[in-house]
Amino acid sequence: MVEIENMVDTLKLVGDKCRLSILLLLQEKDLCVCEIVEIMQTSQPNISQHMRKLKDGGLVKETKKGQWVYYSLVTQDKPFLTDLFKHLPSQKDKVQKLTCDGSSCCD
Amino acid sequence: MVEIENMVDTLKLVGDKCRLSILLLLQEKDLCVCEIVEIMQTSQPNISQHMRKLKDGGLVKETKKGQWVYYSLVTQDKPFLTDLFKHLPSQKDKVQKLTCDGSSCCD
DNA sequence: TACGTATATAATTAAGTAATTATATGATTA
DNA sequence: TAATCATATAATTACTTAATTATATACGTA
Repeated sequence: MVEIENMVDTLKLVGDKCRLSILLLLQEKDLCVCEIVEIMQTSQPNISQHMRKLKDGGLVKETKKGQWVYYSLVTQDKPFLTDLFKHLPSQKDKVQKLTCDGSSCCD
Repeated sequence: MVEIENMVDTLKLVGDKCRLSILLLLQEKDLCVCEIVEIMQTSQPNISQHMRKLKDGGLVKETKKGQWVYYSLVTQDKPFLTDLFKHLPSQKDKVQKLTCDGSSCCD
């Protein structure tokens, strides 16, 4: 059971197209900021601020690998989010199209 | 499967303490505006505007009975909402405490 | 028909939020 | 050590949204 206030806080975070998309992407694979920027087609500071909100809300965690920061989902404690994601389309194709995947950057 | 944009629109509606509470209340029982105002402890215009948003978003529908307007949940087409509500505490007690229930008003 | 009650709408205010631009930090490499 | 790359932070701007106040509509009843 979740308190209404806590649920609302999380829903506010997820009720944003950019952030919801990012969470779906992270379901497929941990991603670094530059990869998310590439997929989401927006500026780096914009993504950076969204990631901070998601981190503050406990929805993602970061892992530093050299100069890169990888983000991964933290949803064990929020099963209702996993339930929610099941109703949304897979973002696998977008992750696969990454030009920097396994080559020049983030590796 | 739900489009991200549609999901985001609904999550914005539900990501508000007042509106989420109202939806939970409506799970227990159809309610008229004055009952919702009594439970939510806020002004009638405030509730009225929230109800309009919920109606515009297709989350509730209204039924006029004399001078009263009853609202009821419309969630058949949004199973992810029902899933979500399962994680939240029942509001049965609040509906039962209504002073106007079955007596003076709304009946 | 006049009045009271339930609800809606409009206008305003205040607060919150997303995106941009500019700058800073911190790690890596030449 | 200087330059570069990845990311974060700060400041600003524009936009959106919740709540309030005041007013309107619509139904029911004396």
